[in-house]
Amino acid sequence: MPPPFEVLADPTRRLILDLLRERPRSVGELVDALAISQPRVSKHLRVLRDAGLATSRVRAQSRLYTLRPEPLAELDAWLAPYRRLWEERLDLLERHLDTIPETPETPEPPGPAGEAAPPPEERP
Amino acid sequence: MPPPFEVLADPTRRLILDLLRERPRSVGELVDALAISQPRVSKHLRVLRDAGLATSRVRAQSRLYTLRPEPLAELDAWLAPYRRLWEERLDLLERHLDTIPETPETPEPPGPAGEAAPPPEERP
DNA sequence: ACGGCATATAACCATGCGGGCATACTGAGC
DNA sequence: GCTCAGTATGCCCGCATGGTTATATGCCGT
Repeated sequence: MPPPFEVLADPTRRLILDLLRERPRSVGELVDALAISQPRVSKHLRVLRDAGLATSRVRAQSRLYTLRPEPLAELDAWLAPYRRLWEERLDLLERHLDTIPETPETPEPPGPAGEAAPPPEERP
Repeated sequence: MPPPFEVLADPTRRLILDLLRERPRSVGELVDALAISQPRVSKHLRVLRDAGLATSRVRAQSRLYTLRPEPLAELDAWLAPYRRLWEERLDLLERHLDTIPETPETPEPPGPAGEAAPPPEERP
């Protein structure tokens, strides 16, 4: 019921989903793999179940959690119209890397290495 | 700098992005379109700028905010390995719609209305 | 220089969320 | 039945976050 956006906001939950993507896992396995407390894992699993992103089955004395990827389609649908945009822009960027664009006022370009002079902030 | 997942967790910010996707807008336009307070919009725009999802340019006395979709690629990349999964499953589902699926233990937490037969709860 | 519009920020408040600890529950085996 | 492994939940805390109101800042026209 809660939209998948909120669920994915937590990095731990993304990790859990990544683990469940490989294969179904029990709570204990997740606890070991993530090296975090068991209640913490259980709580995140609750959120994932409520969001329809995971289901649980009773296996022996433990519970097997399985990924249910369908709700992610909603995220994908939202993302779809944006995909073309950044793809186009990456094309353009590659096409003329030498052209120095005007510097918009917004600081922090995604330059991972090219951090040199902090642009004058609006009001420090 | 903050990962786009957290930024997209807020529905208002998703709306703002959707509006900016059509065309660049000033703060005032966003305020009118969303019918929310101006400081609220400004705060969300700050978050979007910090995440690299929007840039601002000074136009006359107002500011033009423009979408910068590149950071969304990270989200898309995370989503990619899941896409195949739900697509496959939708295929299978369509293929035999008549087969009644087994009811896993996972219940419907807040089943308010359209719930017909409550599946066997863990502890009836 | 001044007034006013457009926007950003500060201060403050309320709520929600993630995490830890302790505890209750469930199911299997004895 | 009891016990134990495995898991879920309750309670509490700290903190980040979103919202509001009031105010500061910036830019333009006069």
